[in-house]
Amino acid sequence: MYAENKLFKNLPEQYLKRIPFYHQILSELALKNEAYVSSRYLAGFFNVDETQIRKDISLTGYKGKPKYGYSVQGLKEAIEAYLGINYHNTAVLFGAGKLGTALIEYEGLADYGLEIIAVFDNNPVKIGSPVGHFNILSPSALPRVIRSFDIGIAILTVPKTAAQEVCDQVTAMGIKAIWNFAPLQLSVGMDVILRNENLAAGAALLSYYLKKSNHRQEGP
Amino acid sequence: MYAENKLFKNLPEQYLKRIPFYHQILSELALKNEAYVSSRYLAGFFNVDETQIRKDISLTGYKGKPKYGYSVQGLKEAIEAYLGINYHNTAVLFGAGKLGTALIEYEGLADYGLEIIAVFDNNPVKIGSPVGHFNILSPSALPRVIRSFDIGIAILTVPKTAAQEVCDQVTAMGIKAIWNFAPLQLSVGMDVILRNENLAAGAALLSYYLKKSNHRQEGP
DNA sequence: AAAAAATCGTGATTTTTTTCTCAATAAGCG
DNA sequence: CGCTTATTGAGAAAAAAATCACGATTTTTT
Repeated sequence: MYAENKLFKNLPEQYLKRIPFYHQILSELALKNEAYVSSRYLAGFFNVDETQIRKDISLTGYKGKPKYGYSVQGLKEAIEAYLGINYHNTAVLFGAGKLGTALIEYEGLADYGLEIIAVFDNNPVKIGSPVGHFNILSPSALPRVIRSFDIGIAILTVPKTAAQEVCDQVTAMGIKAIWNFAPLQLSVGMDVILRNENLAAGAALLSYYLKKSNHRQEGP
Repeated sequence: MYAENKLFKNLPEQYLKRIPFYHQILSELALKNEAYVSSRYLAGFFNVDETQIRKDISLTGYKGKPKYGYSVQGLKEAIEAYLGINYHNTAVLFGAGKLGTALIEYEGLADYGLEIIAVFDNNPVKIGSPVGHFNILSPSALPRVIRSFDIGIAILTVPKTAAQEVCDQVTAMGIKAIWNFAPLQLSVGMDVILRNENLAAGAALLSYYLKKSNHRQEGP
């Protein structure tokens, strides 16, 4: 969840985190052939003031049109340019379990310019068998794949006991970004971009809010 | 990602978001039989000062021990009490696709007190077949299950075309919290707690950081 | 028993993020 | 064409979050 990397500390983190959500909303509007969208409409999806939306958008450099709002298509493209998701990013995925398979088949990744090039697993039983439109490869093929396809990202959906070892392997081969789904905190060098997803964190926060709202109903 | 609910606006959102991660780290330390942990050690996992960690922890009311730090077990339990994850929360899961199956088998949820009670899917072909240790149920069984088991949470792993409809159904039956994995923004009443996961947002941010770090290497 | 060391807890300060306010702009309309 | 309206953009103000600074507390060492 947190990029442990101080390199990029000087940009508005909170703003940045909202931007992919704008893109998601804009994609939906584009499908409905909406031409314009206002900051007020976008603010409706978040707990923030509409001014904040305009500040976020100004980060990308895109300009709106008074009285109309922002061009859905124009803003969508501006966000794509800003986030670099019109760039093509290549990834390998490690760990062909249920979560790995879910990611392989997840429609959303392609929308964000992320292409999974190959899938690896340590389990000899799985190697060679198909998952999505891939055949699962042995880790021994990893150096060749990384070199041939100029892979930038490794997605880790391995069990947490294996995660640090796989992380070390891929960073040693020059991978510059790790997207970690295993529920533990990996340690990586300062030059590696690390992003941790913690699915259970979502469960924990829901639990907290539920508890709070129950107390509201009972208490004063 | 954002709870659209203003009810709880008066607590430190950013602090709260870090707390589940502390719990994750503490669980690892507990496995290693570590007795104490310092705020400095915890700060090493985040981009924040160690003082901030102490502020976060003080939210839970737990007190550390000068010179030693915090008791791993004690703090872990305090966080569990604070988040309500020692409470037992019950959920139904909608959409027995790859992602749904991954969640059903995800070890972490039980750690956070979330028990999935039943799994539903609209697809007649799937109904009756097993997934994990569940049999997939028809949505027609939903009212009975919700009443019998006092279900609080609905987990939505359905395709985005179906998500709003399912959301409306379950909230009409009294579900008070929605954990949405479909890549769209749902609309819900003010009394429903909504948490959106956007897996692709992680991809978008990685892409952004990768682009930035490439520019660093090329530019001044 | 006193001194040193490590670490917490918290008030003060700084920085970041969000909201408030309002002038400027473009569109629609009489 | 000028008036009205909706909406942006941006500077000022407020609120929230993070860091700094330091006293308090406990353990270890001498």
